[in-house]
Amino acid sequence: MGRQPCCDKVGLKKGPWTAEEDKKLINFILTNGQCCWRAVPKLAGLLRCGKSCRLRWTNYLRPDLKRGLLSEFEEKMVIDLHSQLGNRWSKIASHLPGRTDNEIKNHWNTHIKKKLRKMGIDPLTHKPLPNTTTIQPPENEQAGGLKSQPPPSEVADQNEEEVVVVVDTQLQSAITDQAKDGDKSIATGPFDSMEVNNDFCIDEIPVIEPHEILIPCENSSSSPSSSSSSVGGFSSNLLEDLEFVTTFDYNEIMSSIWDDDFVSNLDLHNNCDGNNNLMVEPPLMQFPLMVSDEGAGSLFDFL
DNA sequence: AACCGATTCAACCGCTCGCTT
DNA sequence: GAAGCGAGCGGTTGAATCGGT
Repeated sequence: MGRQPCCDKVGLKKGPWTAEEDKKLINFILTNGQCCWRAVPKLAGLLRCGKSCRLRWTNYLRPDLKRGLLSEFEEKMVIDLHSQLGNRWSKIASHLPGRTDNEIKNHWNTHIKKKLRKMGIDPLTHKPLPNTTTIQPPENEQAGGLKSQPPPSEVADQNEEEVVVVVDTQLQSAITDQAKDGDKSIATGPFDSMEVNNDFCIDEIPVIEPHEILIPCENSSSSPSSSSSSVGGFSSNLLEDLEFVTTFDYNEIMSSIWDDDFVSNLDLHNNCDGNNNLMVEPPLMQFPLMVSDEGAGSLFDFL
């Protein structure tokens, strides 16, 4: 039928997003919610195609994103889910709140693949690699939870499926247990102490309405890995100058993200000193969706 | 300090799927 | 059923960063 290009490429910008573009997109989505992506760039005043906007939002700007490396448990879940679903990254991601398919795909290709090969497991089939010599995983991996593979002589005697099942059932039981008793430890980092719906599915995230955005100002001492290049899902471009700053002017930062009027109305009592200095490290700020937490206040309650 | 290969990850591309007309 | 369209998915790319020499 002859497919129309997703957008008119002429005059459209490509490549990395600037802080200004991020700001426009965030402003637009928070004001209007997610609507027809094709119309977003026009309405938001962006010289990008709708697809690019959607990708930027879902993979980077969405307020409910977790940042930083995947936890050990998340990694195991990915491995288990991959053994069942294959490269269906979005399906895998739907089981990991706050993680995107792109992030998981990248993590799989850069970390997990290597790890599995090291352990003598074929990342594609999740079965022992042929011609596997005795490769012992590092100490911490053995202690971690994934069972190390038996020596090749033993593997050869076993049904390969069984080997896979050993790995899978361990993980599956952990997942099942959590689903059963509502264990919240599935969430890591800023989500740790929060209520997490076990049925949560990224696919089911509704259109984000402004009043649904919460700022917990939660002070977490977790994961140094979360001190990576972004802050609560916002572009590192926006806040890159703030890395390693322990005390900063909250109003100023928010101004760089949102309109001044919007920011001036924020309630800054959470974890803030009398001068509106937020007393947490910027990389620990998170904006989880639909999660109620004591002390968390909706940004938009104050508008 | 400079170079270079390896690694990481944000962004792009092209395709499929599902809905509407 | 065919056509048109928007959204989403998975594979790939390439710039930025890291680490070794």
